[in-house]
Formats: sequence, C-alpha cells, structure tokens
Amino acid sequence: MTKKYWLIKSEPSAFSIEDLKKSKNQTTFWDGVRNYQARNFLRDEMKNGDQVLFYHSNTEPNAVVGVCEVVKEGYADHTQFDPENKHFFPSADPQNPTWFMVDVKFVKEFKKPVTLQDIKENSKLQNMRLIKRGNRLSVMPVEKVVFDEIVKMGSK
DNA sequence: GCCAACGTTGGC
DNA sequence: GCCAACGTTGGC
Repeated sequence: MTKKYWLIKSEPSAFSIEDLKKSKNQTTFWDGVRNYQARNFLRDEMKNGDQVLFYHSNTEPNAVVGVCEVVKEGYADHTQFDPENKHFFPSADPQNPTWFMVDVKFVKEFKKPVTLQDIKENSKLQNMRLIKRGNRLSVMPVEKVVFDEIVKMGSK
C-alpha cells in the first residue's frame, strides 16, 4: 500500500495550524466537511500515514503552511447528528452516516509559508486542482511530486 | 465587502 | 430528470 498525498483547506479564523499544534497530542478530528467528493476521499481513500498539506484559505496570504498526517481513518462525523452544531445535517442516519472525518496529527510547520502566488508561479505545480478555476474542494489529492515540491519550497 | 463559480435543493 | 433559486466557498 503506497502512501498518498493530500491537501486540506481551513480558514485560519476557524482552525489554523497553530490551533492544530496546540491541540491535545497535536491531533484533531477533521469535522464539518459537507461535500460529497471530499467525503469520499475522507471515507474511502485517506489512510493512516498519508501525508497532508495544510492550507490556509480566505486569509492573507492564502498559503500552504505545513504538513500533517492521517492518524485515524474515516469514521462518522458526529457533528452531523448534533442539532446544536452548525454542521448539523437533519437527514443523516446514525446507522448509515452521510458524513465522515479523519484524524490528523501535526507533523511540521513550514519555515516559510508557500503562498498561492508562489504555487501559481511554479511551473511544476500548474496541474494542481488548487489553482484550477472555481475550485472549491476542501479535501483534494495531490501528486507526490507536487507534495515534495511544496515541502521543498516551504523548507527553504 | 464583492462577486464568480459551484454544489445542492426542490418545484414541476 | 430538468433547471432556477439559493447558499456557500474563496480569491481578490
């Protein structure tokens, strides 16, 4: 089983890489994803040990800020059943959950965030879904070469 | 704060 | 099954 590589987005005002670092065991559950394509990745494809780029969206600057890894594979996102939670999903069935999440653990923070602009300017990264028009996926696969290149950029 | 792009919902 | 309306994402 070969390791896979991913990118997950978060608005730092909601949950930043600093928050991840401060979490218990530097680990958190990645809840609140309400997109079916992203759900399928969380439920079916993200495996323990997979490496994940942590991206800050809707901020200044938008950037990949570090790396985390999957430490618990897809399981039911409990917030779908909680009427008090803003991610409550009334039609969700506890016997057959609609939404899933994984746990991710902090690996490292980049010395230098790799900004969206940096990515757009790097010819090796032009195939990334992140920079495709109208992209709104909050969980997406990335190729190993792309992952390695971004880590290299962030480590300088 | 604006707005384009997109996914989902619901009426028909 | 179509598609208009709506809500959300996310760059700028």
